[in-house]
Amino acid sequence: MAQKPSIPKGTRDFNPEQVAKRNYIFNTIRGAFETFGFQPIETPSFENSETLMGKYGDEGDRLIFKILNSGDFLGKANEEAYEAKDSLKLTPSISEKALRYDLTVPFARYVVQHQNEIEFPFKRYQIQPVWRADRPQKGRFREFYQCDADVVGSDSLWQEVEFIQLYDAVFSALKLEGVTIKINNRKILSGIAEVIGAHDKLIDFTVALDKLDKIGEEKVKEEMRSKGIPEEGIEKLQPLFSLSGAFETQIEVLKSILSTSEEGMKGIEELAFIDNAISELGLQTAALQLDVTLARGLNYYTGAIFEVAAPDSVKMGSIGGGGRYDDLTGIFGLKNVSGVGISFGLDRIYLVLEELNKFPETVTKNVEVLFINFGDKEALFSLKAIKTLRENGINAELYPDAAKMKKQMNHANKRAIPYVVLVGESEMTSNTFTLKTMKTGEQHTLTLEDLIAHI
RNA sequence: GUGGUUGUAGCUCAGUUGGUUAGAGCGCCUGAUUGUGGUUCAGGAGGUCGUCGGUUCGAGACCGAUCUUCCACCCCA
Repeated sequence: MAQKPSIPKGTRDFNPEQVAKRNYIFNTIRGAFETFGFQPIETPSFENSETLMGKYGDEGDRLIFKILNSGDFLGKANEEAYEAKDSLKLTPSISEKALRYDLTVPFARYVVQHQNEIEFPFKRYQIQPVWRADRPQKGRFREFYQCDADVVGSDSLWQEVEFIQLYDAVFSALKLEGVTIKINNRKILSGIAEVIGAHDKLIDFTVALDKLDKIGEEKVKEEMRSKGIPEEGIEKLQPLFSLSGAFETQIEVLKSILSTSEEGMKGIEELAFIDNAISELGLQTAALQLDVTLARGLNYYTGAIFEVAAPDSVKMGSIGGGGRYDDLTGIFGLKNVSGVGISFGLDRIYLVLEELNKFPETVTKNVEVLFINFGDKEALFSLKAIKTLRENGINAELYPDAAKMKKQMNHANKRAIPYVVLVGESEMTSNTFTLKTMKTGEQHTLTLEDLIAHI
C-alpha cells in the first residue's frame, strides 16, 4: 500500500455511531432553541479577513485560519514586508479571506448587512463549524461545532434570564446533571478595576483574576504587580479572593467593595435582578453561580458573562459560554443595537456525555429487519414484502447477494439488526415469512400482516 | 506561538545493554456446517516498526528533522 492517507491535525472523521450521537445532541439543542423562539440562519464558512481580524484580540488574530489568495498571490504581495520577513505585515497582502472563528462576529456582520430586512428584536440560532489554528488537546480541536443562540435589538435583562433557562433546558434534556452556569458582569470587573486604580488595565487585571482557581491567590497578586497594578489596589481586592458561597452573600460583599463605583453598582443591580428572577422561576438540573473571577470574551462583552462548567467529575474546559455585547454591531457601523447570546460547545458536550455514559441506547437509527437472500426469485418476492414494510415505516433491507447463510446471518449480527426474515421456496409457495428474532433465536412463520404487526 | 510527550498488525499492547525470520490477545477470512448468526475446533491472511535522513558490520531500539497524539502554558467551546 502507498503511504496511508491522513487528515490535518485537530480534525476528525466521524463513523455512523458518532454521527448518530452528535445528531442526538444537535437535535436536542435545536429543539430547545426553537421552543424558546429562535430562528435558524447560516453564514459562509469563510469571511473577508477584515470582518474577522481584530475582533478577538491579538491572540485571536493569531488563531484565525487565513486563506491564501488564488492565482499569483506573490505578485501582489507587500514587497517591503516580504523582504523584511514580516509575516504579520505580509499576511493582508496575500490573504483576503479567512475561516470563521466563531459564530458571533459573523452574526453581527449579518445583522448589519441585513438590518433593513430584520424584525427586531431578532432571535437567531446558528449551528455550524468554526475553525481555530490552535494546538489540539483533549476537547480542543481545530475544527469544531458551535451552537449559538443570540438576541439582538433588546437590552432587556429578561433575555439573560431566558438564556439561563435555555442552558438549563438543554442540559436537563441531555440528562447531564450537575452542570454549573457561572455568571459574572463586565461592569463589575470594570468597577473593581476602577476602584483599585487600574481602569486602563482592565484586561490585564481580569486575565490575572481569571486564573485564581488555577494558580492561587499569591500568583494572581504577583501577576497583577508585574502588570503595574498598584499595591494599594491589590490590597483592596482582598475580600474578593475569599469570595464564594450564595449569590446574595457575594452580592453584599461586592456592594461594599464597589460602593464608590457607579458602573460597578449597576453591574450588581443587573446580577441581582437576574438572580431574583431565576430564584422565582427555578431551574431543573443546572445550578447558577456567581463567579467574579469569570472573565471571558472581554473584547466585546459589556454586561453579563456566562460560562458553563461540566459536572465536577469530568475534567473538561467550559462546555458553553456567552454574554451581553452592547456594541458588537458598532464595529460594523450599526450603533445602539444591544445583543446577548450563548453558545454550546457540541464537541465537548459529546466528550462529557461519552465519559459519563449519558447517551441513550437508542441513538443509532438502525435497520430493523434484514431479509436473507436465497436467489433472484426469492429476492424479488422479498423486495415486494420489503416495499410494504417500508410503507409502514419499518426500516427494512435485503441482503444484496445470495451469499452463504452464515455470511448473511453474521452480517445481521454484526450490524445488530434485531430481526431476520427468511423466505425460501416453501415460504414462497405458502406466501409466508419466517421471522427470526436474533437475540433469542426464536422463529415464527407468519403472514405479511402478522409480520408487520410483530416488528 | 513556547515547553514536554506519544507512534510496532484493523484494535489494545509486548519486544532484554543494538544481534538470525518482529510477537500476543482480540478482531478479520476460510473450513468443520449447501436453510440458520452468537459458542467451540482446525487452518489462513495481514507489518517499509509514523515518515525521511544519519550513526553502525548490523537499528523497531541510538541520533537529527518532520508529521501525528496527548499534556502544561497562551487562549478558548
